[in-house]
Amino acid sequence: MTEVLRLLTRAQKLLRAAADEAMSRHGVRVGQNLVLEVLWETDGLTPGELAARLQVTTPTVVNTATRMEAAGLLVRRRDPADGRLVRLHLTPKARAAEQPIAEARRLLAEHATATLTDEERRHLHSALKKIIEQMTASAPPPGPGADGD
Amino acid sequence: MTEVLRLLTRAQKLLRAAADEAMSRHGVRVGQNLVLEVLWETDGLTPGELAARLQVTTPTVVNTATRMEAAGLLVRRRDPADGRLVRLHLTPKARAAEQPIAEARRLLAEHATATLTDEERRHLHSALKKIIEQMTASAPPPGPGADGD
DNA sequence: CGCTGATCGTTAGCTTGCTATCGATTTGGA
DNA sequence: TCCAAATCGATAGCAAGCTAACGATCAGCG
Repeated sequence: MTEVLRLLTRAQKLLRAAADEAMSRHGVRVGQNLVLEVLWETDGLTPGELAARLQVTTPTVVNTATRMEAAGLLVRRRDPADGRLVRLHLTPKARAAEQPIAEARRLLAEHATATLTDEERRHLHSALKKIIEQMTASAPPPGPGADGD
Repeated sequence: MTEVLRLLTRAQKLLRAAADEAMSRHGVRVGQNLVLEVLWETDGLTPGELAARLQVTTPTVVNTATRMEAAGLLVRRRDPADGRLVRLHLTPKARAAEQPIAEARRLLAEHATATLTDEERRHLHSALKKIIEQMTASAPPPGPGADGD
């Protein structure tokens, strides 16, 4: 029963490692590609907006943005209307990476699910969605009496 | 197509967060529980042996072991026969945590897959196994021409 | 018997996630 | 108008993964 959790963790780890390796060849780390994916679509978002879309915390985006800035992938600009906001803008270098990165991602997904039938893929998709829904819906976790501590 | 990867990542993250929260109530972090699971079964393994079983690198186990030692969950003992080896032994505190942790893990798995039918669970299980097999078998990733750099 | 190479664990340093806290700015009410 | 509260990014510090490099120990060959 708990075996599924183990498999899920293992599969995700393998995929993440493969993705990181593939994207590193284009000067982008696996975490950064998520930021790029959103900014390619909508440039100039704030760290907070990005964090909400990526479903990570703001500090995570801030730190990733700092590394990407150092790597020449984006620049920070203060919002002229609201001094609290910072807007993240992609550089030409980041835009140039769009096609190769998207392609690498597509190839990876294709490779990973190559041995699955279309039906199996649909099943996998819906099962994962159900798990996500279950974990986000009634967020309060199954609390076994942990009081004795 | 690449949607499955996203779902997998998201599901794993939610499960990991829930597991960490549940286990933290018993003084064990999510990464430490993996070490415990192996040592409950076979006490006195070396960091290298543990790393092989957990499919992580040796430094990862060493660092986790250091944190667990600080938390009073295990002790390091040098192997009398081979001075290079270090053997990790659980403390009574770690043994006392076995039942609650195992139970928390079981409850979490049950909760996560509560909305799935038995058939869906089997499908999920086999799909994940296929992905893992595919990613480990022909490890060399799909290399798109990244030469232009 | 001694030295060289292999085999361990450890350390250093990186990425990516988190929470908690701080500082600056903006907004809204007195 | 001005001060308090809210909002936002940045920072500090932790967990858990990784690679690379280091140091100690063992084994085997000369």
